[in-house]
Amino acid sequence: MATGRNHRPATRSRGIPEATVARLPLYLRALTALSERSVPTVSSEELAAAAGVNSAKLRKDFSYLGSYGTRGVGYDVEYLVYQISRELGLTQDWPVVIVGIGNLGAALANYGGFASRGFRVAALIDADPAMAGKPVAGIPVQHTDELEKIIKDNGVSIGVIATPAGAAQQVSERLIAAGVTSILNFAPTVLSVPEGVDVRKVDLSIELQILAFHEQRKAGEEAAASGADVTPPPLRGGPAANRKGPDGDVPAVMPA
Amino acid sequence: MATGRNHRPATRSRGIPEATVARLPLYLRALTALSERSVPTVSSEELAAAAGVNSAKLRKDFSYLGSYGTRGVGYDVEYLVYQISRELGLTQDWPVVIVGIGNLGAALANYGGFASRGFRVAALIDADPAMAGKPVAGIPVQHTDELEKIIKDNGVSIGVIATPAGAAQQVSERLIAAGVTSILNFAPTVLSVPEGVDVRKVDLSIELQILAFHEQRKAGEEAAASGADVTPPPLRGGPAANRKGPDGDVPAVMPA
DNA sequence: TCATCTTTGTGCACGCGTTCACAAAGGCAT
DNA sequence: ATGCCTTTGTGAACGCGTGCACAAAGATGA
Repeated sequence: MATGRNHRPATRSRGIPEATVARLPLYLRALTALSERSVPTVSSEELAAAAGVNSAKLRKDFSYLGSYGTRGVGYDVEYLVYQISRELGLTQDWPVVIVGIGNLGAALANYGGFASRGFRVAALIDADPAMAGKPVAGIPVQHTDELEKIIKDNGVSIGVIATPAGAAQQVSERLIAAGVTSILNFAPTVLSVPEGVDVRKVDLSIELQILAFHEQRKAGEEAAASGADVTPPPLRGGPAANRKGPDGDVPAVMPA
Repeated sequence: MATGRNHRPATRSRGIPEATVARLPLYLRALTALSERSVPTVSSEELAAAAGVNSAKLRKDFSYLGSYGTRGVGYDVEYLVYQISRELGLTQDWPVVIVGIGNLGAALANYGGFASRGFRVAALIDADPAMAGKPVAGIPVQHTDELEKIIKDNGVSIGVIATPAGAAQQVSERLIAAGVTSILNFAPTVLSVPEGVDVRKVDLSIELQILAFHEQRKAGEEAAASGADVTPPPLRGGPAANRKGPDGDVPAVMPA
């Protein structure tokens, strides 16, 4: 069963922990900013502050890449930019396709951060025939029928899914069958993919719900001693009685 | 120093681990789908498969909420939907504002997943005077000058930042000063916020770079015994010599 | 009522990630 | 050349998250 296996597919290969990999882009961004200001070197303390992490963590992260710093001085900005770029595979060009050119897909196509770091939008794909040929962000949208051909012709290995939830699984299967092995999924669904395929998901709704949880907790804490039923009484007072019944008493909270 | 402190602000308060909180929306989504199909109960195994997680993990997650299952039977779908909704704070209405109505902001405003789960777009805010009054997703865009008033009048505590990177920090400060305590940041910057404010970030560029790393590793593994210089020779052969020089030999890889 | 069968809830062990704290390393001034 | 001062690199401890494996609980049927 390869049900919804997310990242953590194989960290042990070259020794760099997954958590570290996830922070490298952060460091790279901070370093690039320093590079543009022609700053020659940074200390772990300064760079950590810029990246919003602990300096010890940063040093340990870098230690996985090798000993690239100079004691008493810090890190050479240009050199580190190069090393991290190489480690992340950003010294080569990554053609990506975006599937689903709705509001979100169009926004992604227009996103500048794409082209800047080695990623190139090779094609935009949509199931709506009316979209076909219409240019978005300067790139003509192609129909889903062309998907396999596009992937193969361009050697695409990274796909971005920005379709409605209902189409995401099927799209992912077609992408994978055509040769894609990494997927960035914006659709609110759990994708089921075979082993060896990496999936990362970006889910607005989930992020908001997590924020809501903390927000509620904050509100509950400051109104601690008030009459509000924060942390309400057990509620399921009896055994397992009332909830097996006609459950008409359970507030039907969720709209959809 | 409150530099870029991300989540993990206070997990210990009510005992629910952060990792569990992050999965609750996933369970909720799967449960809602079951509810719509009028499925009365699910086993941890079934639900775990639908949510793409391990069943033991799911049971442990639920155990933090209380004992809501029935041994030998499973979990009551409706009841669980209610409990998780309540735990996440979704039984109340959360007004949110979106700042920065470019391509992405507009896409977010149009995103249906917003309204469905207790979140309501209270206002759209943009710095461009030309945008003011123009309706996006049926909601008229308001100018940044109104930001503070909007936050206070609507009791907004959650803000979404979809501005360019350069404006994000300042926008976050204004949001926070006006009363916002949770921020979802789409701008590619590290936000510096005071203690007590939660920030979650969604960063397309970072996700792609992480995928690129794994993609590169895959490519390197399968071309293991070939002549390609994957895992290239140490490269910094000498001591710290060449990288302190005029560094003209370091390929200037990063464009911007 | 009692036996059987299913599924939960969780004790336990393990591994990853984070942080502390410090010795080693190197630059720099005298 | 030598000693001081800064900053890295990392050993070690700790805590969180995960997954196994099983006992307890309850439903179901005879």
